[in-house]
Amino acid sequence: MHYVRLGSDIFLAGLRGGPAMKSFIGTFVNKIDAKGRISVPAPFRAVLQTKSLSGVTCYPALTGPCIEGCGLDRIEAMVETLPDDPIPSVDEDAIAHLIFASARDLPFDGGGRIVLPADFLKKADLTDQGAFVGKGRTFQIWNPTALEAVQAEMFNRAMEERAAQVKEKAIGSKARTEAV
Amino acid sequence: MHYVRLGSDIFLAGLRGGPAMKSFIGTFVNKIDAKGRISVPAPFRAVLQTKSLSGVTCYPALTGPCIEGCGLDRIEAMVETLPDDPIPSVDEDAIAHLIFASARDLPFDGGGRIVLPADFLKKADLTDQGAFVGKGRTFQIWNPTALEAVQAEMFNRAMEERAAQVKEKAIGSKARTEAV
DNA sequence: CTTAGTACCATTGACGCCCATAAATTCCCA
DNA sequence: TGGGAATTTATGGGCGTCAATGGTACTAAG
Repeated sequence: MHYVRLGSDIFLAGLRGGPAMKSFIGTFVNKIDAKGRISVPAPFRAVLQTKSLSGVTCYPALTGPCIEGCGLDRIEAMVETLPDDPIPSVDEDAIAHLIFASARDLPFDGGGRIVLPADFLKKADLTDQGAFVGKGRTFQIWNPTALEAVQAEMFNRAMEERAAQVKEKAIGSKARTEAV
Repeated sequence: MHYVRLGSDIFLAGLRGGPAMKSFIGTFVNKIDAKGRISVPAPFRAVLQTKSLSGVTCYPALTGPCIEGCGLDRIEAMVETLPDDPIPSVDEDAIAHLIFASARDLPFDGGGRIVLPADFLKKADLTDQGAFVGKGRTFQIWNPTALEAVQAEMFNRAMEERAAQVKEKAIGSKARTEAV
């Protein structure tokens, strides 16, 4: 049987370090030191490195008490897509203020860390630990405790929704059998 | 050997450049060692290899106490389909949190194993053995004992449903014959 | 002079990577 | 068709590297 060996052969071919990940995936909890420094998870750094970026762009999330981050390229893409109206809509103006104005490009230090500005720490209620949460095109930095609560709530909601679907189906099939 | 061998013709089909096996099929029980490592069944690795993937992406299943896995390509396809909105909808946000955030890309070691993170082991109640269950586009990793129980229950439910259908049909046909 | 911010070095513990082994299956050839 | 050789799979263990983290020196600004 001549399977291509999945180990060293492929790695030697240049795929070392796993597949070139393009999205932010996974959750990683790291420490925040007295200077506000926190290590960006290596897998997230790898995503940014494929874009030749040596830092992350962060801004307060619009959806919850956390900080959102992505590559600088995404911010610039957002600028491109926003219509260049002399009189922007309320939404556009809000986005401009809330994201562009408060966004900051945070460069990595030698060890792959960034320093979180004081207002970011406050916004996300970050003290001694930060949870990096992959969300696909972006990631978020949460207070681990707050994250757990929010995710638990989302999980419960999903379960209820699923339960409702099952019930729906049961009623439907019952109706069908009764119609016979 | 507790390894269900699939027909060699399937393997040969994959080797000769023809259409390779594309779906996760079959059930395989492998050991989990002290480091949390488990061998991914060779047939499953073969599926991933056709996509040039050297790892699997796993996440806690929303449907039961098990871990679900697939190729990274499937996850990134989901990322692509979701709109890149600065203010995502609640549903989109929930998907991101429940899938992307809890997913981990687990690369193969030289022997075709992955290491299961502690939270995954806990979620699926995995200790010394893990059962890989093919589910087509994805597969699941179960505690073998729990899997057996769930499958037995599913079988019983299917039988009951069938019995109910037979009964309904009998009543229906009786009603029709009496009406004649 | 003090303080804040930044860049650079140093440690260590986990984990990625490799080797080795044994069982088992497939292949090949008599 | 049968038996032996060669792969291949699954699994155990050791070692080296890198990521995460703490600390220090340097620069600039108040």
